[in-house]
Amino acid sequence: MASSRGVRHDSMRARNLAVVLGEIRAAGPLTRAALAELTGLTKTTVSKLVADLLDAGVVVENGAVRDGERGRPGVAVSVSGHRIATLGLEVNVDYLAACVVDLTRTVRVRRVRPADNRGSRPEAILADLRELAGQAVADAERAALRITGAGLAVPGPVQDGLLRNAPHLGWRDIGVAGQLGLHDLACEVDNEANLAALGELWFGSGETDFLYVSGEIGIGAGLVVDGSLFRGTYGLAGELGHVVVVPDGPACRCGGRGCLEVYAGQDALLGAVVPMRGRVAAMPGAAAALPAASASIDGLVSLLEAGDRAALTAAGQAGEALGLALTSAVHLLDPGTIVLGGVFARLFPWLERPVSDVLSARLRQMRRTPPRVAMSAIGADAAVLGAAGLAMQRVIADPAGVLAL
Amino acid sequence: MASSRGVRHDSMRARNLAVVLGEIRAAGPLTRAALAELTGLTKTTVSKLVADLLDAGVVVENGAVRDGERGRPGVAVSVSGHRIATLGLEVNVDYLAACVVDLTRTVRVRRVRPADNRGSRPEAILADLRELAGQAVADAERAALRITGAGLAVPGPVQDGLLRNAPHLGWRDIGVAGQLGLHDLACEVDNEANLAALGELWFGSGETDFLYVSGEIGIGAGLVVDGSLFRGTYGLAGELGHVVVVPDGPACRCGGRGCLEVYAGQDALLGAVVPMRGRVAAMPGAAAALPAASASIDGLVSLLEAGDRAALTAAGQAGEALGLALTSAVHLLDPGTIVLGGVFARLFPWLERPVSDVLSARLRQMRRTPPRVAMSAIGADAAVLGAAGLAMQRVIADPAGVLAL
DNA sequence: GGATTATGTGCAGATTGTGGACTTAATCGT
DNA sequence: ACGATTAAGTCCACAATCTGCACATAATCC
Repeated sequence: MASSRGVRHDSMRARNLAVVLGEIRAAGPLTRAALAELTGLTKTTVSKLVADLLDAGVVVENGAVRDGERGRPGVAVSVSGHRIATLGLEVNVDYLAACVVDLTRTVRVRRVRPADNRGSRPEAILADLRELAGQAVADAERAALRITGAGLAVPGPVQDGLLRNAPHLGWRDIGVAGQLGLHDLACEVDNEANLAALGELWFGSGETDFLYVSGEIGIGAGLVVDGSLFRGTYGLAGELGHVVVVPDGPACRCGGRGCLEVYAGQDALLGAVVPMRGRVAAMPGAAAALPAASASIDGLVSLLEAGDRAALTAAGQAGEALGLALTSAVHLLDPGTIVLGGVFARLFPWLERPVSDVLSARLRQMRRTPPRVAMSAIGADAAVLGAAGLAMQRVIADPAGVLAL
Repeated sequence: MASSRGVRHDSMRARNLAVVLGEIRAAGPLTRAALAELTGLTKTTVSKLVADLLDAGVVVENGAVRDGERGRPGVAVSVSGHRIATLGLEVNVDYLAACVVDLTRTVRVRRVRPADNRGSRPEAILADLRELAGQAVADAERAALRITGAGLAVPGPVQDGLLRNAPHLGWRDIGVAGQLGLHDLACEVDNEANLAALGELWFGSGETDFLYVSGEIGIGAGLVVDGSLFRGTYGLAGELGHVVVVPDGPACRCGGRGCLEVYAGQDALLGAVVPMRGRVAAMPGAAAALPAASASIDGLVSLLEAGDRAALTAAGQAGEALGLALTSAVHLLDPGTIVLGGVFARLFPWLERPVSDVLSARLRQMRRTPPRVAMSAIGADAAVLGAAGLAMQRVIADPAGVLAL
């Protein structure tokens, strides 16, 4: 219950600018009349606000709408991708990534650099990332884009801008944004799973209510309700990987026992089909250039496609464990649908059945229909895109403040 | 992402009235100058807004503050409990309840009627409740209170005002508010666990971030983050009772297996100490007038106090199961603290240890400190009070609209 | 008792949205 | 082809609300 501030004239206008811009962005090209209808403001006011947005170059008029109706046709306005953009960054265990996204949600620049970041010093990695970011920004500036903010996805929980604990990097309590040092560019840091969920929201299927399940080296999840992310009290919500699946199961690195990650984490998935390692290396299609973890997942997919028994049972068991954890998650979080992302998206064909079966068996009485289980619409880019989108959201939420309107 | 409406002059004023009233209510008696500081509005504006609130009788001046400082002392204003109040109602398995609460959060009327509502027809029960509500309203009107709204707690999930499924009442898809028929009094219906959480928020310890665990006949939970309730996509979040504790455990009435309710629900708690039934009835202290379920919990408490072996192991096992389910809940919901309410509040001395132990053992690596486990500060009234508070929240959030300012 | 400090209010002025009249640009009907 | 009709967008006087400053008020300090 943060002490709420009163509304003054300038904040009223700032809010109305945001409402109009948000509506234009959300509902596609709209005429001023339609905007007046949607926002409850008068045509006069909308005209003035749109004029300001046009001046700032964030929206453009794109010609009269010829809808065959009677009366004067309106002039549709839509967001312009020509001026404003934001930077998305990601540090992950086996790669660094950067992207630039414009106001229309078009990806303008995309740069990925494979790397083995396990146990590396934060300074070194972040210097590499700064360089990558610099290249992406330079690309964007060549396209005459103005970068107004940045977002950064990291593989671990973030609290007050501090990366608390990234077990696979070996980092603890790192002030990532500060060490990254993007001179005068504000950079918001968040968990990879949270940002991937937002990526799915803004760049994916268009759904506004879902639980994004992020299968990376660890397992995380981000819940989106009515288009906004649920973070919990300290920003640590969504740790699906450590939901208890079997109370006296094998020990997990988190100190618990029988966590989901023990059954469906990448180590479990790959460990269950150990002999494949040799086979994969010998297979002609195996991409030798890719880092080890990724290659192994590729190998697992190949084995699954080939109908390998051990691989199929491993996937089936992981799917069942995932279904059990998701049963608890559905009861507690009440998500709209469930979107499987990351590694789970690649394994979707073999996971969908066991997950859905467990969910429907266990939820049948409580809900008329259990949540649908879907595959992520965007691939491995989800988190970087979400990071860029997060920064863009600040522009949408307060165009006046960001653009000095 | 509901299409958001623009801000107009009247909504600006309405918002500022709400901000000022909210601040007065939240931060106790405040002078106009302090309000100006807190809200960011000017003293002039605050003066005008406060004048309107004084006219409406929702706040009162209570004399100059003599703080020993230099300068003219301010006049503190605080909310007035003399004019506005709301009605809270509850249908539960073994009682009906009504209460009237004023703007200062003082309970002005409280009426409880024991009843055995298992499998009863909604019409009959709701007619009884209407009568009880009428009596409470009459009491309030004798005290010159104006009832501006009502809230109703029911023992089951509510969606769009429809009570979906109350297994212990045997009700399904009942439009409770409509059938209750409180002529021109708006009545919002919600889950007992949700409203108990809000009751704890507004009438309890004053914490703003917690997971309220409601141990009634079933087990529910309500998550409060930063002073507001998390409801999930369809309003069904917080079903802690059906979190999976043992994947292949005994069947639960929900269709799943090994749900928390199987291990820590009231039936499990009482069933584990069956032989006591006879003993309880024979005990001199047993309140024979109370309904069966309640008497049994009284009996269990007596046995626990007497050190009965079977009772102690039953409580210990329930506590462990609760700890396991809460481990998953903490990972997914990230609550501030955990508040045990309802039956669990009465059993708190015997549950705290096992619950805390399981939580700290399993969460140690992921969080520096696992959430504190506390006992509900208010007793069995949590849900009715929350229902009244929910209605009161509408007054706070829009005094202009409700009071026709 | 005068200087100082802080509260609360009055009044002119600034900002922003409103409402209706007006202009513009299309379709429809004859 | 041309006027009637309809709807979009703009202009302008007006209204609602907040601001900023001046000023009266009421305490403490010395």
